[in-house]
Amino acid sequence: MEDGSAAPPQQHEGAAAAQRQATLHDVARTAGVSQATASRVLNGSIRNVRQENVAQVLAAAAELDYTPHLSAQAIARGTTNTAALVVSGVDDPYFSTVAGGATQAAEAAGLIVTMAVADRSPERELQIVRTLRGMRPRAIILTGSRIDGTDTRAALIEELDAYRRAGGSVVLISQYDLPFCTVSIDNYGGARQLARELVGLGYRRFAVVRASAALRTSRDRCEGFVDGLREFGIGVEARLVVEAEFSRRGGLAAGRELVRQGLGDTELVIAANDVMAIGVMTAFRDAGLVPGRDIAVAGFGDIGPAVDVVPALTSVAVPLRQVGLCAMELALSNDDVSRVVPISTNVVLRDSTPRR
Amino acid sequence: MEDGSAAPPQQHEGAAAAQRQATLHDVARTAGVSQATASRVLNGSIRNVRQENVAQVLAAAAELDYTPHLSAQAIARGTTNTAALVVSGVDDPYFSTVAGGATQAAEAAGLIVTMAVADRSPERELQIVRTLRGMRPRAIILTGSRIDGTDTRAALIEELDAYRRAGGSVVLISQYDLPFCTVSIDNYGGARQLARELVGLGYRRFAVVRASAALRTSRDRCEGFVDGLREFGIGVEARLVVEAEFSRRGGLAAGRELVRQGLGDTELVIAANDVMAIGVMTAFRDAGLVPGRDIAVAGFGDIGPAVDVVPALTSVAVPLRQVGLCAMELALSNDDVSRVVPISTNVVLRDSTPRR
DNA sequence: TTGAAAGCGGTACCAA
DNA sequence: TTGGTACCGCTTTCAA
Repeated sequence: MEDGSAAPPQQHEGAAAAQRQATLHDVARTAGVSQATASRVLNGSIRNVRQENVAQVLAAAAELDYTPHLSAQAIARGTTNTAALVVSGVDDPYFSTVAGGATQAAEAAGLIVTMAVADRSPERELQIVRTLRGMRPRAIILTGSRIDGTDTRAALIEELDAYRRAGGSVVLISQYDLPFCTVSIDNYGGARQLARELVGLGYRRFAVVRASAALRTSRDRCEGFVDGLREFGIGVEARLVVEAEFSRRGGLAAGRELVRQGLGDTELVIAANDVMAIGVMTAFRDAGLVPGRDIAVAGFGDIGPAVDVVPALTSVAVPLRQVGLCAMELALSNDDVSRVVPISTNVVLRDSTPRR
Repeated sequence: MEDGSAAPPQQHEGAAAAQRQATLHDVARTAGVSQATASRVLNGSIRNVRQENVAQVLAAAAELDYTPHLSAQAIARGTTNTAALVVSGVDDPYFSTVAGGATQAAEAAGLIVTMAVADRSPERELQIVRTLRGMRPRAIILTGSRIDGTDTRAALIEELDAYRRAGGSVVLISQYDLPFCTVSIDNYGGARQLARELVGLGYRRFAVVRASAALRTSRDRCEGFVDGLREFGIGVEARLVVEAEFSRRGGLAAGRELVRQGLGDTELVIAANDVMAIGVMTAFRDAGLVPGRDIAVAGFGDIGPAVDVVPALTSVAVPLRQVGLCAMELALSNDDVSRVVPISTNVVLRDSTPRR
């Protein structure tokens, strides 16, 4: 058909012909200046460039829809504008509130946040940290309960430590048993205080809904609560301690389990977190028990929805958003000291635990 | 241990002596192979490398705690492993659920998610897209209601379009009025159907709590609802249409406002989303009204907490998590067609709207 | 004030 | 199977 001319492959014009992003080089050429000058204009030092060229470069950049390639900048500058956040799950209001705070602080510092979800799997968490490290973020923030007894623990510490040695900063939220900067929520103390106040309201017979003992957060809260009761010589029957998933679903299941096996003369059920407590209340209601009247319920965390349920849930307030903010700020203010910032908690009594 | 090469400058051990990350070059040198070979081993083509060298490189990488520099890879490969997600707010269960789905899909595809919060500000949203574009993500997903009548609209379209021209894929969630791939939630139809079913339950006199008319999502829902009522010849008094923030707080305020001005013989209050509805219920309760008995309430979205409030909230279910999943999958499957994926909604009647 | 050029950490083609 | 080498897009001396 064709004569032997080596026709260049025609582009499919009009189709989604990915027409590569404009580069700094393109801008410079269009503006008729050197790449160095273009770089100067499009970034910090506008001062050392002639007015005329500034305008020229800006115009070219606008015309070509230029966006600096952050990866290229990162590699050239040796530093990124990224902060990484690892959460256990986004759906949980606990984490999403913390994430909100952290994100706000990061954006205030001009950083982009990359977020990953570990789904309470230590293996996944380790893998995530490994990947995230590749982005060379300025900080890595880990939130969610440390899970004890897993052999990934050492690997995680090693990974985080290597990251820190390379200049990154690590901040943990609520996991004060690892050798890193930690925003430490006083789960134990809060739960203990909660126990005291509930006893003060007249409660004597308790049931406990908790997550796996491997979950540090849950364990601390339970221990605090039990120790608080012990101050008054009150114990909790083993059969009234139910273990379930650390989620609303888990609370629901635990509530049903309690109903099934019979609550006896139990007066109050304490759950290891608010979503569990809410699940418990729903289970009770389904069984014809009216929470707050027939049986009291309390949680931990004081997430937003705690006040929307009926009766409003007694809980231990944790300044979640501030925790996130604080963690990010701590991470960004690189004082090398690996300190622990204690966050105190605060019992909030509501209608789910009326005075008896 | 090491060969006695010229003694490297002693590090301040113990102090935060940022000792730069190991590079591929370091690994190659330690393993005694070329950088090219090290690259081959540490990435795809292990096959074309001698067993012995593979081991050597792997060992060196482990010893040096090597992590590939993602930015460098991105720049060399010309493509990243990143997907970007823009939400209106993380604290809202609506968005965090969508974000959960999107994150899951992204991670399943081996991508890292970077998330930014626009806080319902169109200016902020535009700025975010501009920044995010610099990361050269494979996809940008925008979720949250489009806000009409802002002059940033054109700029946003231009920005997204430039991104797409450069090969990126854009997916919008619930904003079907922009010329991009959209996962379109049937807000209008769902609300209309809700109206029909509520009329079917015997309700005739309604109040509406809505967000600003500029918020597309809120507007569509209200229009659907009003049109649904009109089918039965039912109207809504203008004074019973209250506008407030698109949040729980807004709902609370609106509820108080309704109580203040008097509900008259209103039988049911419909809110533009669930968190508003929940706020409204709380306001009513505070005023001594029992939701579900004295006055019915319905929302939209069917977020998780909708079933935890008392009475459980009648709502229109949107498969939020799936919406997020779907959006990300759509974005990643780069068929160039800019299509609209309709997501149907589903009325869920609960105790907050008992049959009259 | 400007531009040339040497990296930054990798990838991938090409010849050996 | 290997190593040499030319980039990738940008920053930043260094001289002019």
